[in-house]
Amino acid sequence: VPTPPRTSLEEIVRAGRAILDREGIDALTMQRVAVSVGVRAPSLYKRVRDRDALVRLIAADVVSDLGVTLSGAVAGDDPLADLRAIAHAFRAWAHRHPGGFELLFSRLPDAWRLEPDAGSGALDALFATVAALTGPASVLEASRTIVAWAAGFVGMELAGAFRLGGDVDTAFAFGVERLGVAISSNPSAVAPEAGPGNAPTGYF
Amino acid sequence: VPTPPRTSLEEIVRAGRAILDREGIDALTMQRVAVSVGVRAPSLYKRVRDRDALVRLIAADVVSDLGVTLSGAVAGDDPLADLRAIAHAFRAWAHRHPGGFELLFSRLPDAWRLEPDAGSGALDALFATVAALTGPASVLEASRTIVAWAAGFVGMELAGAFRLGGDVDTAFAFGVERLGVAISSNPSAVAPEAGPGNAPTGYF
DNA sequence: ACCTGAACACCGTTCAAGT
DNA sequence: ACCTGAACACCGTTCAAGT
Repeated sequence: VPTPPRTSLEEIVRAGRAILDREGIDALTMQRVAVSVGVRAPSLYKRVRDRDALVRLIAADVVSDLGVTLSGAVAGDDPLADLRAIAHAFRAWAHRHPGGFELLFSRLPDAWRLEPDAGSGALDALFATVAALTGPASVLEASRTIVAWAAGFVGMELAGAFRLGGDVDTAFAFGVERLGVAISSNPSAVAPEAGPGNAPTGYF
Repeated sequence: VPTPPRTSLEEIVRAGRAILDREGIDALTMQRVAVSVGVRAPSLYKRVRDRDALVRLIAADVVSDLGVTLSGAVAGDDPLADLRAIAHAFRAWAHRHPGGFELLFSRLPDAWRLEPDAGSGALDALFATVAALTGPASVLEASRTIVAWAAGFVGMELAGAFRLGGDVDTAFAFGVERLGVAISSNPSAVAPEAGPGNAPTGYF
């Protein structure tokens, strides 16, 4: 006797995302998700291969959320201002979604290996901005420098690693300013020729 | 009837460290450690409060190892060269000890909250070098920028996050060079007055 | 077709019982 | 004094049995 479905993949991912946001990645268990959608853990395996697959689905959701946030942060006229805006938007997003940040940047199973489409575009805003600052020759290197710094900074911050006093906001602002200049081929250049279309897309 | 001890705290920490190095942080379980020292899991609780406490002891061991590596990397005459040396030594150390890196930089329970003495000095070499480059005014901000970048870069690298091609070594070298200049108060300055003794000690 | 309880192999942790 | 098996509350995962 066929039985009507009592839940769906979408609902499962949504529930997982909610648990991640509210209680952190360690609370994101199959049993917890199952109860949250009103079903028992074994039933989840009808919709999802295993926990890692579910976590990756949630990560794809999170990364697209991050992408929207970052591209919403750029104005487009002043690349140095855009870099600042992206960096601060990234940090603010991470503070709002510590679980999502931890998942994407230090707990993703087989980390960062989302389906190509999933991450595509999440960092386009950054690539375009970096391209405008640094010129086409070293976009990749410069982008990696920026992302590494931002991810490292926020990761340490969220982990409570900055314990020597001083103002963490100041240190972050210091970083953006110095890095902005550091990756600029010509620090005083404005409106360079490289546009979003030339930037690499997806991942880092 | 009193029984002679069959293991010791030192042996337990040593065994844990070995498991961490060889099999990664997820393999570092109480049962695994217990078997490795020839005892059952419950016996470990005679020497260690719980798993987190054991992990912290191992982390202290790892961080001191990192400290030795980093201070061994500096020559002391040219701060910019020292920065390069420290950065590359850090990265090489992480490649040799991915488990240790992951533990220190993204999995430490109540992260980075080692006993003050444990982390003390691990980054002294870096603080001294940064102080020499950047002057006393922004040592803390500059150090945080460097450490965040290095930790973020290596973390992404070990997680397999650099998937857009390009040479990762090149991106790392690019980062050190640009950051070295970026945090310098006077890019061409040599032999500044700030010495190791003035640098903050411990943590980041 | 979908869902479930029971089972299995793991965790960390406690504790009474053994020496 | 130290070590242990058994137990408890959790994991993820499989699968036969139920509807």
